[in-house]
This record gives sequence, structure tokens and C-alpha cells, in this order.
Amino acid sequence: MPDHDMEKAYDPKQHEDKTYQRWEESGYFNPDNLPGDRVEPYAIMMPPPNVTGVLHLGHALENTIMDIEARYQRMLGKRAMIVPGTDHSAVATQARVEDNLRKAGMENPRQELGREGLLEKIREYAEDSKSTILSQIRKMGTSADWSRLAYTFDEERSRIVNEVFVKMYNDGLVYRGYRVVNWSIAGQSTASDDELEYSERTTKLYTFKYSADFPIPIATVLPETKLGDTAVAVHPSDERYAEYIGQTFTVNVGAAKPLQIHVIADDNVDPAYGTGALGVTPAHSASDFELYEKNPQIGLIQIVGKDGLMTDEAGADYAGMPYKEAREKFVEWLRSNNLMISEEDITHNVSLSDRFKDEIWPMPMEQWFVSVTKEIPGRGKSLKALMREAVTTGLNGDTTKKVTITPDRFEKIYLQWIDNLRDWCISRQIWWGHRIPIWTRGEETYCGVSAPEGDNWEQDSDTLDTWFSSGMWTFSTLGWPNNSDFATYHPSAWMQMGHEILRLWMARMIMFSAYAVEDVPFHDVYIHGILRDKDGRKFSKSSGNGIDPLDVIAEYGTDALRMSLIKGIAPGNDSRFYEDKVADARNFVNKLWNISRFVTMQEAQTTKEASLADRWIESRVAQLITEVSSDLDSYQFSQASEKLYDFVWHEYADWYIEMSKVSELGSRGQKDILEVLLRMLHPFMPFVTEVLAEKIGLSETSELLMVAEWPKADPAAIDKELDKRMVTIQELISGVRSLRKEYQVKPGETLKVLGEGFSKDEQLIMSRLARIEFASSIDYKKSASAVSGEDKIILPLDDVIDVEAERTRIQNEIARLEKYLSSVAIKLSNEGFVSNAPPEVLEQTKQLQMQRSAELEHLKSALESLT
RNA sequence: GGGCGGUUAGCUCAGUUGGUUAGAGCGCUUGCUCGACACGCAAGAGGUCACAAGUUCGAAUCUUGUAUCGCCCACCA
Repeated sequence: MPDHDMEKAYDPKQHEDKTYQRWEESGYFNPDNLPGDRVEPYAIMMPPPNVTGVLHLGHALENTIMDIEARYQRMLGKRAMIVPGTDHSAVATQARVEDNLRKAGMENPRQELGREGLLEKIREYAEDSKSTILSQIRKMGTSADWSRLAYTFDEERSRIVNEVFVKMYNDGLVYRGYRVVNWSIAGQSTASDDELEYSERTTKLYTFKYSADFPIPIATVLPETKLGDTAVAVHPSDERYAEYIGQTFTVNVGAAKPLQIHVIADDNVDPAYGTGALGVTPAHSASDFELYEKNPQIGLIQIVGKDGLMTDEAGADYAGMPYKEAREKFVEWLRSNNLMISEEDITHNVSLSDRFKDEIWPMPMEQWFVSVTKEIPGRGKSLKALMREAVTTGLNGDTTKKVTITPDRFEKIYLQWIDNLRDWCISRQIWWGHRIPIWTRGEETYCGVSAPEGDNWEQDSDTLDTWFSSGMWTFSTLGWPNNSDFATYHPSAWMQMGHEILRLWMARMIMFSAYAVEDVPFHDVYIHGILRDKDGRKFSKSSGNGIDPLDVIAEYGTDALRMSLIKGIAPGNDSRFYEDKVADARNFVNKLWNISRFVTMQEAQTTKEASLADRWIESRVAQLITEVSSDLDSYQFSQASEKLYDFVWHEYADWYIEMSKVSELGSRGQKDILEVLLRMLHPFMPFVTEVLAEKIGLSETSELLMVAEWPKADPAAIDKELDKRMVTIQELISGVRSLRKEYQVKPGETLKVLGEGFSKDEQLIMSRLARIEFASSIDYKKSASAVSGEDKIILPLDDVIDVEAERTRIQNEIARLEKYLSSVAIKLSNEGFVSNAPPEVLEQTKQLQMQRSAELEHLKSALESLT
């Protein structure tokens, strides 16, 4: 039953929670419960938010995009499913909790609480944050299947992590290696290359000689590391230093241990940069370590320890000293011994740990790595090759096993990253995370999903990089390998994510899936931009510009927030958050509410014959359905939302409903059309549309709008001639309105115009909307009757439209088309073109030719009717 | 150093294979309380689409170059 007691303005608070509850109770978030014969699965795995706190507006954007896609696919009749979940986010969460504990007065949480004690604190925090996050996701209207809720650190996911690890271990892809890794002193843990951020700093570049008798000067920004130098590298063709290549010098560096400096040659040294020679510190530089691997005879000396203090290797005077002090001391020594050649300020990038924010120290140590270049047994290719294949040819050249990236420019970025990919350091020395499933007992090593039988086995104390588990998200959430969900829903259909985690996450999902499942993790991935604040800054805790989505929702409603986030953005481009935009979207929601209110107040006129207005709106709606569907099919969410917005407001409300107020015209299909619009708007603004659908009463079924069918366009309704005619009428009305102004006709007065060439309905519309009357002939002289004595001004329509201008326009158009057609005729008579052009291009050209010819004919007749 | 993106109305931004007079929201001006909506209605002002050259019957859109802003990666002696 239609509800005639609607409030004047829509109040989201009264409806949103109730509506979400209705959805949940229906069970339709779970695709197994969806009505109808649905066969095609359509799974979307929610990018699991970190359990490090609360969600921000960026998550709101993600949820909106994801939910639009899911709701659209559900309405298309697929078994649409969003699998929700959260990520334990190893380092990030531990760092956050340790930070909180320190703020609360604990000096060294790890020491004071111990492994289990600290883990307990982190677990508490994570659970707390998890429940906040899940309720926020509900608030955003996300149609997630809560029965499949997952967590990267729950039992099932942990089992799968271990299984994949074991598989990789047995395949020799996971290995223990000694090499330089990124070490965070503050975090007391390694970090992968992708967990670094860069900060530009001004530092001193020191140019010096190790000793007075050492022939080659070198430069550095980290003088204390020079106490660990074992070589100087020069370019092989550098004549200045050629004579020294191959020699070894023993240099005395004051209080430190004497250094054995080998002079080596390497092509990577740029002879034009600095002194043209490079002091090689194998222990504290990843690139120097590579030189060491090529020239192992030079040796390696670690002079800074994990604690940031100088080691014994640095010499008795330096041992135990914080590296910053050591720097001062060594620089002072160089100065006082006249070895310092120059000191200049330069700006350079410093690597920081993205979680602990301290400067990264490259250090050599034993860690676990995943080899990306080693051939996988039985597969004949490396992980790197698989990662490349998955987005180019499809795995093993199978195009059904291919990931399509939208917008496609991100494919290039991805491939570029793959090319530079190095082995991935996966072990972390923090405690919060999946413990490495390796046990040792004396000389024995065991790798397995669970602990080995027997006593005295000791498990590796390290944990896995958090991306090791999130990289398996698409199949771990489905219970790989034996769950029926996995068989049904993997590969997932579609995935969305921000471009900032393209490498961190997308690449890893592709890698793990290609390796473990031998398939892609998803068929399509949509990359969206980052949401920034109104000044273009990233939202972050440190800038203090965070906005709680719940505050926005409380003020404007979820639908308004969703619409504002999606509208007016381009795929892949960053966007900014403006409250004005939300207010605008709120106005739109309210407009829709009032349109519905108006429609429910009308009496049903279903039997009435279609009026001009009806035929026109049906034509326009058919076109709208086609366009919006095609936009959504190509993930043009913003464009689709804008088309709907414009249509609802400026065509349906401002024009169709206004026309319907001309009582003689009536309106046959107001409610039907509104329902079609509600369906199309539902993915974008699920709450208000669901509420309104209930108010106006769904025509076909009593089910929720959420599971209603996506409208289909009726091609027969499309009447482009009628559309054009309407545009002309709108222009005429607008012309009449300005004439009223020009002749200063008072609002109550009627303007009389010559109505030749217009149908009765058309005249009706114009007479009402522009308040004019139509005369059948001109019975006046224009100049004399501009202002008549009878409250009426009579004008020929020629005055309303500028006939001369119109004629010129049409003539130009005709000329343009004729020119075009002649060029096409030449093209089509060219045998080279006809025989070489791809058939579809040829076909397209011919079609265009026909289309344009028809247009030309049309214009010619229009010109005639004007004259 | 390599790559990617931006430069369109006062502001914030759309503009998918080249095609009528380049759009929206906000802001601004004027007028409206005429059967839903002032979170509204109507009218209006405002743009050499960063610049230059080229391709084309036709360029905001394609090509080349320049300027400028931003992001990512590499380097960081």
C-alpha cells in the first residue's frame, strides 16, 4: 500500500539501521539464499581493513565502490557475494599497541610483558578494533555476507598460510639466506622493500680519504659506516684509478681497527659522479652487498648492531657507541687529521620504516626469503614469470586465467615493478603474526603445517610478513583447497583497491594464487584513487585531518556520503573530500524523496493512453538504462551516478513531472518510471531507494528492492526524433520566456504566439509551461502590438527562434556532412583501404556513411521547412 | 635518471573509440512561496579546454615538443 504520510524531508536516521536490519534478516547477503534460479557466481573479497583502529573515509570510498558493484551484479541475477574480513596487519598493529603502552608509561613493552603478555594485549586491542570496524562497515550499507566473515589470523586462515608456506618450502622457493636486509632499530625487525617510505632530508656529504697515503678520495653521507668498508670500487675504464685496480691497501683509521681496502672495478660506478670512486660497505648497503657477492674476496664487516650501537668490529674506541656519536667522532678525527677534503649540504632520500618511522639500517643477517626467480619444480617457470603471465597472456597462455586491470595504465606500473622485483624477505622479528612453521631440534629441521611429534622441538621465533597472509585472501577466505565455496567462487569475479597497494597486495595475491591454486585470484581488478582532504593532503593520523565517516553519516546520511564519494571522480584518479559535495548529494536524496512523495499523491492513471510526455520519458529512460548499464559494465561508476543524478533531477522531475501537471496531458507511467529509477539508483543509494520502494509499493513482487531485477531497456521505446523534438520545444519555451522579459510582460499576462506546425499536445505543454496562447494566424503588426492594450502580446514564432541563425547553423551542418561524406566516399572507393582495413573498421565506416547520409537528408528537409 | 598522472568556468571536478553551440556541483546575479521539495523553482553571467606545431573535412580528445604541478620507482658515493 502506498504510504501517503511521508515526511516533508527525508531523515536517514529514521530509516537506515532499520533497513539494514531488514536486509540482514532477509538472508540475501548470503548468495546461497538468493531467490530465483541464479547460477553465475560473482564473488568479491573485501580488502580486509587493518585492525589498527577505526575506519576512515578512504574505507568508505572502498565500501561504496565495492557495494555498488555487488548490488548491481545481484540485481543482474548473479550469486553476488561480498566476503567481509579484517587483517591482523602484523607490524602495524604491534607497533600501535606498543606505542599505546609506551604512552601509558611502559618503557619497554616487549621486555616487561614478554611474548605471551604482549600478544595478549595486542589480541585485546585487535578484537576491540575489529568489532568497531565491522559495525562501521554495516553503517556504510555494505551488503556483505556476514556468515562468511574471515580474519587473516583466525584458525582457518592460519592453516592455509602454513600449508602454502610448507608447499613453497618443499619446492625450494622459501629459503634461509644471509644477506643485507632492511632493519628497523626502533621496531627491532626487518621490513620488506615495499614497507619503506622515503623522506627527503638535507645532510652533509663528506668527501675524504681514509688515510694520507690512500690514493683515492671517496664521499659519503654516512661516515660511521666507512669503518666497515672493505673495498673501493671504480669504473674499469677510469684512467685516474686504473693502476690501483686489484691492489689491496691497509689503512689506519685512527682509533678504529685498520681497514683492508681492495680496489675493485665495476661497470655500475659512475666515474662522473662525486670523486668517481665508491667506498664499498658490504654490511650496510644493499647495493654494496651485491658488489661483495660479485667480489667475495673483499669480505664484510658489520660495524653497527641490531641495537644501533657500534660493534666490536668497529674497534675498541667505538664499540658500544650509538652510531650518531660514532659519526661525530669519526668526522672529527678526519678533520683533525686533514683527511677531510670537503663537506657540503645535499638533499637526498632517506628510507624510513613505514610503521616505526625510524631510519632503516641495511644490515646483513639470516632471514627467510621467497625466491621470485627460481624455477618452480614441475612448472618450468618462476614466480616472477607467473606474475607477469597472469596480466599479459593469461597463465600458461590461457586467456580465461588472465587478470584485467582497470584503468589499464596500472598494468604498466605493475609490470615495471615485476621487472625490478627482488627476492622477498618474509621473516619478521615481531611477535604479532603467523609464526614461521619451522621447528628445529639440534641439527634436525622440520617444516610442517603443525608442530612435529616428539620432544625438544623448538619453533622458529620469527613471524611472517603480514602480506604473506593477505596475499592469499581470495582463496583463504574460501577455505582452500577442499571447501565447496572454493570450488564455486574462486577465482573471484572482481576486486577493487587503491593504487597505493597495487604492488604490496595485488601483486602478492596474483603470485600466491598463480602458485598455489594455479589460477588468477580475480578476473577483473578496478584500481581507484586515494581520497584526500579538501587541501589535497592524504588523510592520516599524523596530520590530524582524519574525518570519522560515522560523523558524516550522522549529519547527512549514508546514501549522501556514498553518492558524494562516487560522483565527479575519474577512475584511478585521486579525489578530494568536500562537505559541500555531501550536502549536494543529501539534497539529491531529498529530491528523490519528494519526487516519490509527489508520485504517491497522484492518482493512478494506468489505463490512460500514453501522452506525448509519456512517450518521451519512456524513450529517454530506455536510453538511460542502456547507458548506465554499459557504464557499470565498464566500471564507470562515477559516470553512471552522474547520469542518474541528472536524469532524475533535470529530466524526470523538472521536465516530465512538470509536464504532467498540465492536467490535460496527464501521465500514465509516473510510478513505473520512478520504480525503474529507484532500481537503478539502488546500488548507489541503497537505503533511501529501499525505503521508497516500500512506500510506493513494488509492482512486480513484494521482495526487497535489493533483489529486484535490474531494469532492461525496451529498444522499441527509443524514439530519437521525439527526443530532438522535445529539445526544440524546450528551447522554444526558453525563448518565449526571454521574450516575456524583453517585452516586459507581467507574470499574470498571457503571451500569444503563432502556433503553426505544432501538435495539440505540444501546444498544450508550451502554453502551460511558458504561459502562452497560440493563435492560428497573425492578425497584427508586430511593431504596433508589442505592447497591446489587452494584456496580450501576439508574436509569430519567428521571433521566438532566430530563424536566420538556425538557417545558418543548418547550412553549416549540411556543408560539414557533405564534406565528410565525400571523404568517406573516396575512402570506400580506395581499394587499398577496402582490402586492408579490418572488417569491423570497414563495416563501421559504411554504417557511419549511412547514418550520416540519413542525417543529411533530415537536415535538408529541416532547412526547407524553415524557408 | 625512469615511469605515470594533472593543467577545462571564481572554486572543486566530469568529459570511454575525434563529430552539432565544451558540461556538472558549489559560488555569483535576477526573479519566484503558482497542486512534492527553500535540502526548492525559473532565468542568467562566467571558459582563446596550459602553450606551440602537426595529422584531419573536423581536435579538449590523436601525434610531437615546451612549460608547470603532483605521485611512484630507482639512485642516494
